[in-house]
Formats: sequence, C-alpha cells, structure tokens
Amino acid sequence: MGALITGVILESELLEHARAALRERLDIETEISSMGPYPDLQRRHDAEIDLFVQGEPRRYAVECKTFVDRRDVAQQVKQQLKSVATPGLLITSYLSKEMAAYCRDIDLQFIDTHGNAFLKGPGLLVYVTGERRETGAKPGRSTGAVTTVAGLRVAFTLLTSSGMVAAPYREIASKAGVSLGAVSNAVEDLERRGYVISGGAGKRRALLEPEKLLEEWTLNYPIQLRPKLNGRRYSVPSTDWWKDAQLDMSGAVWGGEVAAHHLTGYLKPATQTIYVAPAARGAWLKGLVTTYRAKPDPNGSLEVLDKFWGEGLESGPGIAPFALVYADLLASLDPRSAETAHLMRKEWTNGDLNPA
DNA sequence: AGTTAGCTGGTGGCCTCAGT
DNA sequence: ACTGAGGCCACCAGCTAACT
Repeated sequence: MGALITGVILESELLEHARAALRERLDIETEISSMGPYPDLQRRHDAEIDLFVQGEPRRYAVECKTFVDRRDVAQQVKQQLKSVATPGLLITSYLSKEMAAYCRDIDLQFIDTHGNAFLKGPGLLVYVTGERRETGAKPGRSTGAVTTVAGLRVAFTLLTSSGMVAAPYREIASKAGVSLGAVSNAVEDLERRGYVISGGAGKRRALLEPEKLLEEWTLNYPIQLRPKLNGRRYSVPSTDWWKDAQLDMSGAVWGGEVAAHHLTGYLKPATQTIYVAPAARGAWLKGLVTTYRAKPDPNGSLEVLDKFWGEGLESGPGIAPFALVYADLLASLDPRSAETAHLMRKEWTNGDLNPA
C-alpha cells in the first residue's frame, strides 16, 4: 500500500482501501450507495456511502482527498460538505495525529486507509488516531495536476485550448506560464489518473474526460491558485459601470458574473471580477481609479486578480476562458451563479463555448 | 522531451517566556 | 509548577532552470 501514499490515486481506490481499513480495524461494514460526479450542482462530493452501525445504515456524503496534511485542506473539505444535507465524511490516505485532532476540533468526520477514524452520531462515537503509516512512506504533498499551483495552470491550459495536450511541453509551459519540469510532472500525473492518454514515442497525446477534469479543477482553483493571484477588492460608486467598460483594449478580461453575463446573457452581475496581466496592472488600476472612481475596499464588489494564462485562450474579446468563468461562478457559492454555471457547462459540453 | 540539482517557501515541532 | 502563546528553526515538497 506504499503506492497509496507516495502516488496520487483514484478516488475509487481510496474509497475501497479506506472501507477495507474500517472493516478490518473497527469491524464497521460499509456499502457504496452512489458514486459521483453528480449532474446536479447540489451534490459536489465524490460519493455517498452507508455505514452500518448495529445493523442500521447511516448515509454519508463522501469527499475523497489523496493528501490532507494541511489544516486549510481539512477546512476546505469541511466547508464543501457543509452544504450537503447528509452528514459529510472525509476519506483520505493518511491523517497524522495532529491533523486527526484538528479534524475532530472542527467537527469533520473522517476515515483513512490506515484505520484512523473519527465518526460520531446518535449511538456512535469512534475516535482512532496514531495508527502509523508504513515505513518508507513519506508524508509527501501531492505533485498532482489539480492540487498544485503549476499543475492547475497546466490543467487549465489543456482544458481551455483543445489540441494543446498534443503540443510540445515547451509550448504548454509557455502558455501556462510554468517551467518545463512542472509540465512534465503535471502531464505525468494526468496520465496516471487517466485524464491524458499517450500513444508512446512520437505519438500524439489526447485529453480524456475533460468534464471530470474541469470539475476537479474547479474545486481546487479557489483554494490553490486563486489566493496566489494577488486579489484586491475595490468599490465603484456606479452599480452598472461595467456595462460600458471596454476591457479588451487594455489587456484585462472579465471573469465571474460579468463574463457569464456576456457569454449567456442570463445573469445580472452583482459582482465584478477582472483579470489583468501583472505587468499592466499598475497602469490599469490608475485608469480604473480616474475613470470609475474606484476605491480600495475589502468588501467592494469588484475584485482584480492577476491574469495567469498566455494569449489566445480567452472565450471572446475581453472575456476570460470558460473554465475560469465557470470556476469563479461556483466559488461564489451564490445559487444564481451556480445555476448560470450549470447552464454554461451544458453549452461547453456541446462545444459552443470552446474557443480553439 | 526527460532528468535532476538547487533554491524557495510553507508547515510542524520545539523551545522559551510570561501569566496564572 | 503548569499552561498557553509566540518565535524560531529544520525539514521537505514544489518549482525552476540547466543539462543531457
């Protein structure tokens, strides 16, 4: 089971190993009720399982995470499972004593593949910690394509530009704004997880299951990549200033609700998200302040972030790539935005929003 | 296109010190 | 003497860039 720890594994494998550990160490039987991804946006977890306690099934919404070695990851899972009607359960490869204690503190139930567990409910209280991982296994962080900053950039480039997956690593690296080694790691991870198929030496690679990859990317983008984009908020006196703001001339692009409005005509934007190239950011912000009297405000409706992708990936003039607009909408946790995101994904699936 | 050495930054653990 | 907070430090994963 060493590979479980050092490599990135499939959610289904993680689930199976954790269920086996629960059965062997704690004599608790489980049954998988359903596996995601779910079509409805209310269910963004990975699976639903029944735990049999004294013969009675207890249903849990499951979120699988290969590595949970940071408090913010546990916190993110907690937040994600909060919106689910059934009790949430984190399944991971290994939780240290410290992380187990933290999960208990924030009331996040979990099981890992080594028999550590925290389960509570009517007539049920299990807290097992300190079960050790195998020797030689490192506590490693993932090098995953959707769990690291560089990996997310690479996955984003592949999702946004069809055909890019077959391009040389140097071209992908250039478009994604990451190093060559990072592309190598990311593509290797995508291959291992079945998102990329490689035909061997000289053969072209292909992207498989882009929809599933998009879902994973969407979940990880607000946690891993977005906080690195130097986000700053501003308030603008006029509520509909965005209507006549022409961004494409200034190198900035709309993300979030305004982009969704332009793409679908469906959503009336209450917030504005703009991505600006870091080099142009200073001059661009000056213009924003003089033209629209924008003021720095931590609660302002306008958020300005660094543009992190290369040229030619936009969904349209002055509009961020679809995947990013979709992720922005879902990250806002606003039901209106989620509905629009769902609508956009349908169009993307049909190929209507794919630029390249 | 792949490999790897070296740098960077984040995290966890240990130590110290102040307060009770 | 004990406990908790804060600071410091070592370790390690992630990343880059040079090299093959």
